[in-house]
Amino acid sequence: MFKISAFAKISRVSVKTLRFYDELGLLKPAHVDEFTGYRYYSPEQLLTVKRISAFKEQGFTLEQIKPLLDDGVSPEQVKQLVAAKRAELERTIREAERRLGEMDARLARLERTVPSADQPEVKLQNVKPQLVASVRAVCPRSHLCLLLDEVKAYVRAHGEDDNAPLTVLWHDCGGEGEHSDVEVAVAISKEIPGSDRVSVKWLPELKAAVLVHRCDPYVSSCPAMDELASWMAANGCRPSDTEPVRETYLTPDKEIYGSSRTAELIVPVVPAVS
Amino acid sequence: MFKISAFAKISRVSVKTLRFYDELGLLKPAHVDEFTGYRYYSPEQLLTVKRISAFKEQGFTLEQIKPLLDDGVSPEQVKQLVAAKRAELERTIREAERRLGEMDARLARLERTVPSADQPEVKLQNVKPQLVASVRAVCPRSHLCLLLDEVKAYVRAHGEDDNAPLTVLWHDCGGEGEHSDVEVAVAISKEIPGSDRVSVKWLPELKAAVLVHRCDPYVSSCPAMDELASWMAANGCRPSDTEPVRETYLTPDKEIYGSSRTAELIVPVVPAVS
DNA sequence: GGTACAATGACGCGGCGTGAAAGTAG
DNA sequence: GCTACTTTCACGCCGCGTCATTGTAC
Repeated sequence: MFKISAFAKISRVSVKTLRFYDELGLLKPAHVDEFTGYRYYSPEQLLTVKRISAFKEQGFTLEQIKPLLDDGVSPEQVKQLVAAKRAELERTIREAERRLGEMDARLARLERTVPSADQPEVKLQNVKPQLVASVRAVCPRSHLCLLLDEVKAYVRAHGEDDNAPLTVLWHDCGGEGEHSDVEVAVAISKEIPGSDRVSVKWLPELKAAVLVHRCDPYVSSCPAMDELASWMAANGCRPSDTEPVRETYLTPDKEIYGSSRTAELIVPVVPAVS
Repeated sequence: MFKISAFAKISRVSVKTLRFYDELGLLKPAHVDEFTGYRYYSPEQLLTVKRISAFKEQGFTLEQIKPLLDDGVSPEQVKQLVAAKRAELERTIREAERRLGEMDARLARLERTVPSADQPEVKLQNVKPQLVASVRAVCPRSHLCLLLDEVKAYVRAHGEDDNAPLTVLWHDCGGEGEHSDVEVAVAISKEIPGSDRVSVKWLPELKAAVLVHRCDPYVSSCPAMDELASWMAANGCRPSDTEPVRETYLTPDKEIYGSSRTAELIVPVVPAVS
């Protein structure tokens, strides 16, 4: 029989941990002195400690380990549980490798752009489908606000909140001074009737590279686009051909006519073909 | 300006998290109503949230992120820190892959041995150097206890604890009924003089496959050896040619003369040559 | 005046580490 | 009586989640 610190030494587990396991009922000492409360461990208990440590390293929580120490547990069950943990660990590793790739991309971008003061953070995420009312038109960028007013008035007339998020879909950006094919959409909470000008529909769910930036929508070129391009190159994807780029304005109505506002740029992506 | 839940939605961060960041001083709302305490966030703060989330995903703690949000921080510093985190993540991945390999080995062993009731846990670990007093002899296994008594008497005579861990080094196991070349060693706390029979020396540090088992040292074959062999095959290493197998007995003196006791088997290993 | 949202505050989680204060072995 | 142990108890950590209670916007 060993006193706790001797047992801790040979089992390579700390005294605190042994006391904690006792408290949890995971590993009760073979004998506890009635008067002093001293814990005494038997050599065989070393086998149990080793089993606990092994399970722990394989990703089991102490609560999960507890039933596994019973004699009644079949090797089949253990095998299944270990296999499940294995799969979990493998997923974790994939995740970590993905993040490693993202960090490499970030380091590469930090390397390239010298100023880097306000590099936006790009993230790949799933964008949920959204019910919207929208108007689409081919017009100069300066007319954007008119479309915007139109669709906002329309949803307000149908009892919807006209301060809801406002999204521009760039079907075709057009060059400097040219017309663009744009669609202005306002999120709505339930189906309302459409009209010849206004269509009510669901924006489809999609995977997109998302970034937040400050930009002037009346100007066609945006530095964020360069960032995005290099990000996509590093992360193995390219812009979708079928889905338009979306831009959601985060600044409320009154402030929207300034020259620069904060918007979320949502670029639908598909895996790059090599 | 957004109220907290609106800001939570667009930033994809929970309300609780935002309040927590406020408390930490990581992200104070742009404005707090003096009377109600309501938090209001500006669109620009979305950039900060995104930066926080990005750093977090890269493995920074919130405390580490705090200084990174200041304007004064140079991109050089950020680059270095991210690179350090990258290295850390890579180490973590290597670790996880190693554990994955161990789990595979364990699953394979669970597959092979049908009963598996008391499969010992094998672990690769670093064994520290240890000062010992030892006697070495070529003799039948049944004489082990005599060597043991001799070396224990010797260390006791030099004022050392004779209940210290007891290790047998198997220089040559010998077959059934043959003599073995064994060395019996007792750990001591400081240098003591040697004699013609007893040598005082350091057992070298080594990497070893370690397992705890119950075994009778007077019998040469032990089922644990089979386990060990398959474990080593699965984990890409083989027994060392130069260092003897060690066996440390965990049962105190009086109980040691029973037929079966608990011992730690330490098999020095080297990387397998393929 | 109802409903959805806001606030603060306390506690929980996992797996122990880190003391503090008091008793015990030898 | 000294020293090295042992005990219990209480709090800390990280990044929030989960109530409970009370107040506010519309």
